[in-house]
Amino acid sequence: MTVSPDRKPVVVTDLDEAFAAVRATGLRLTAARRLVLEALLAARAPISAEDIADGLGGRMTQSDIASVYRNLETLGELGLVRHFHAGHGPGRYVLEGFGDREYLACESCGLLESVEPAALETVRDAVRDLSGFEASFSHFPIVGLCARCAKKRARAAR
Amino acid sequence: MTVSPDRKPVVVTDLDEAFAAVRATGLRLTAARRLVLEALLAARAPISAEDIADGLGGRMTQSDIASVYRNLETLGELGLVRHFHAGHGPGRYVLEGFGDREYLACESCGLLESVEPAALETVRDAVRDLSGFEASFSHFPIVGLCARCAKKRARAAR
DNA sequence: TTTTTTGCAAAACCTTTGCAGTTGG
DNA sequence: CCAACTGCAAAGGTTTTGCAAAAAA
Repeated sequence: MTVSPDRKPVVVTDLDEAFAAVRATGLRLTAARRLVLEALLAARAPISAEDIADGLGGRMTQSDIASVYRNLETLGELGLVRHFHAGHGPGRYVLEGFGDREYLACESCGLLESVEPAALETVRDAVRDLSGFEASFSHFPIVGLCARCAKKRARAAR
Repeated sequence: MTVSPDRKPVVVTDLDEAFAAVRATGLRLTAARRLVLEALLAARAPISAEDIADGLGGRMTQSDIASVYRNLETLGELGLVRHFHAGHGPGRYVLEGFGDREYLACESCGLLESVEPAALETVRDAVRDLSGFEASFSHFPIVGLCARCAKKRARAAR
């Protein structure tokens, strides 16, 4: 079993910064790489590799899914991109530039509720109190029902 | 996005009880079905569909992986079996008979730490306090580092 | 006998890999 | 120029599905 090496997030908030960050590492700024960055920046939310390869449903240029995965991995190693698994389905990728966020995944409506990492500190504390287990929600977020769906569920069960 | 219907756990603690529970539903008690139940009972811990198909590494009779999946699903609907996804890798299946447990998955050593569901109530409370989100850990358990691995990690970082 | 279930093979889904050809610097 | 990168195609791991044959009740 492996654990991803600690990568310091590299915050970029526009394309130029992203491109500069890539160039600064000596990596090449190819068309495929640019497309990935553009899609992530346009999405402003966690999306799948397929979303990117599709060009966000046709709104952008399409690209090869294998290159997308390779670039997501590379950009992840650079600290520009983070990815996580929210329940079933494909992994989600998001630009670190949108701020340090963690997510709560609603398994009913698909909502990815974004919360500040600090807010989850009390949650991590509660887990740690159990047995010293250090919970990490950044790669496998908490899954459940958002407030809306939980209410709906409660109403349905009445 | 779908959510599994609420299934009341059906607790069985030996083969005869399991077989009886299956018969009671009108479902047929086939050899393949029995093998799944036997493997789950012998394992006494969450295992993968492949573990079952392999006959627990040769200790038991092998069976067809497709039938294993179909039976796990059927037995899940009956409330005899629960399954969840602990980080990467195949899903894990466990007999409800081993008591109502939740798990904490260590992504370093692979340990599945079993805890009482009630113990996670404080954790769920902490999440609920954030935004009303109802966390559920039974299908997507908390992932992180067990106390042992966390300590090792801290030592290595010194 | 009838309906359920099986075993096999094929496909679906997400992701990774090999490789020959292309391209950025 | 040439190492880095791409696109394509194939494969890997996990799970589902179609279907004719087998078996439970």
